[in-house]
Amino acid sequence: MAQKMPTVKQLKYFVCVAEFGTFRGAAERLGISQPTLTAQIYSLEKALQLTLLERSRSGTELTPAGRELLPNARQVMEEMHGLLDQAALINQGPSGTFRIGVSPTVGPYLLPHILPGLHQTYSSLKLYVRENMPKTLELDLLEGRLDLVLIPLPFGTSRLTSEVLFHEPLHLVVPEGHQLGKLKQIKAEHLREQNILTLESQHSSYHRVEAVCEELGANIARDYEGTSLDALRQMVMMGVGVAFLPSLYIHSEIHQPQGLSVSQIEELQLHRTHVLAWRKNSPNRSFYRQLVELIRSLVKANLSDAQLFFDD
Amino acid sequence: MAQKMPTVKQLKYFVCVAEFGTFRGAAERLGISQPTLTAQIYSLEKALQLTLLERSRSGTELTPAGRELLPNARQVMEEMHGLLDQAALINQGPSGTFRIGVSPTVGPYLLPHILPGLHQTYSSLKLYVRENMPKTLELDLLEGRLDLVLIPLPFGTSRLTSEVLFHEPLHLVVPEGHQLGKLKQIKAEHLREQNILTLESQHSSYHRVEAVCEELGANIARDYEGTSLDALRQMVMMGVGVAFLPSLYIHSEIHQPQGLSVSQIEELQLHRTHVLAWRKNSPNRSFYRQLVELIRSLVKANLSDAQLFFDD
DNA sequence: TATGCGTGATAGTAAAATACTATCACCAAA
DNA sequence: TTTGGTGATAGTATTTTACTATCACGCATA
Repeated sequence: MAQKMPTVKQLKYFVCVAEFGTFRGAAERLGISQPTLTAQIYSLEKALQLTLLERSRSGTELTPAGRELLPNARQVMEEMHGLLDQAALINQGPSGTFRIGVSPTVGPYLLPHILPGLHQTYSSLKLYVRENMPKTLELDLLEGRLDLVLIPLPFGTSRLTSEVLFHEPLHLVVPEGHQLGKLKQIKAEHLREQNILTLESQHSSYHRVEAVCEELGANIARDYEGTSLDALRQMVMMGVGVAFLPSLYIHSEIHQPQGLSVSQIEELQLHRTHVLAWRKNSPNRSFYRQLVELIRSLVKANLSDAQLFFDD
Repeated sequence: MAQKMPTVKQLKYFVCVAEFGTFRGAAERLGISQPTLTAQIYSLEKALQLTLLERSRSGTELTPAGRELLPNARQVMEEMHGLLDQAALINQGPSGTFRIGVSPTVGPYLLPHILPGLHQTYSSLKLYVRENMPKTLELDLLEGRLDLVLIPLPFGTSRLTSEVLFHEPLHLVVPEGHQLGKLKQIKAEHLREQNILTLESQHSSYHRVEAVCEELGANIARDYEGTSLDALRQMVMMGVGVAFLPSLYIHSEIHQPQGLSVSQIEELQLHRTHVLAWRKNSPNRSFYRQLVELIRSLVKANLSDAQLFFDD
């Protein structure tokens, strides 16, 4: 026997009659006609199979059953208002948990510099940060497991969209005492026959590095592919080869380059480009574009000494 | 800007889509058509001014806002089910707080004998007992401050209705050593010129006693009207006069009549009639009639030695 | 490349629910 | 007897809910 479910509006009507004590008075307060109120209370009573109110000429009284259910009715209304309040809060500004995927070669060295600013601007914003390989992150975003990803190019399928955050130079790192470290200015040709250490092939952003070095006659040390930037750095220090490390990593991890020499090959302009990406039809895309602007300005402000550069 | 309030049904739809992940699947589970579901979710989103779900060809995902509000939606539904459960409980049997007024000359001596039985039969029944003068109780019932009253006759206005519970004899109580206490059988004529103590005039049930005694030539001690049965008893013991005390009082309070002699004047048949009364249009009147039957049988069972008598 | 399939959205229509105005029924007080 | 205040009833209009049919889109498969 499926009864109609009462509506919150009916409960509101019930509470109002209970408080006011007459149908006419309550109807006036509610801004509806008295017969409407009568009908809705009847409907409620029918749904519950209970008589909630005792009608008399001098007004209306709660029955014992009505008295028992009045707190329940109030509770339902309160919860509904809780939901409405929460919705209004979200409407004021982004709220809720946004799941963001970051590449391990950039996330740890970037987020500490922008998260405080993000929280300051959007105080109700919760970020659930997940680190993974860029290709995996891309798939997670595509299949809805993530809302955003912050990764280096290359990237992209047609159902995703992205905005450039900033460009991050890749610096040549050689061991202390290495011949390249003694040069005032390193030229592209100096890379010929050098052993170039690189990240394993999942890190697509390093593919351009490899291509450029191969063109210059350098050797890509495929037997020694690093699994992280730290691994690359260790191998350089051990003399296995030389490597290109990102600005943010150097800025974050290599304050005093002990055992290492860092330099830039101006003519090559090796760099990575980092983007924030989301699904094209994401309802929050407008907010995400704001996020891009905010991240850019936070990076400019907090990482001005990291040699990053921007599009504008 | 008055937005429409979401309905619990809409919230239920939202939760189901969130759980199922496609509109079509959820619609099927809910037993409605998919366009109905689409329309209702849109209506909900419009009411909240939020996009709760991200639609795609492969299904539907919660937005961060949707994720934030999902627990709220569930909570509203839970509270509504709490109300429905409570209503179902009340439907199974009377539940809630019934406010019953009792006369001080009967309540304390009767209720201990029937309340356990009442609670055993109606476990969810709560009785709020209030003692007061019968006239006051009658008015409280009339004006909806009480649901029931248990009082001795006389009683009644046309908007109230009552059922007889039982009849309670009034016994003559005289001090030890009094001449009437030595008689094997007291006759009506023995009352002539006796000083009859009575309750103050608010206790209407004593008016008949007064009238009968006056007809027999006894003196109603109006200067010594008792405010309670205990007061009457004390005055009798002090030799101020004699009094008629109800059976229940004697049964309850006078186990060994020390200092007192109790007897019955058969030819007078003095007694009080106790009724349970309620408003004629009370929605629970059917239940109250059941209550009458139950009280009667409890009285019969638990107060068989109190010399009460019944109508059937 | 064409086709099929699964998704949610749209359009038109019917049914149900909500809401109104007008009036009735009842009863207590003046 | 009349008046006034109460809730209920009746008829009608409006709004909302719900349906069927179909469209739009895009991916996978042959």
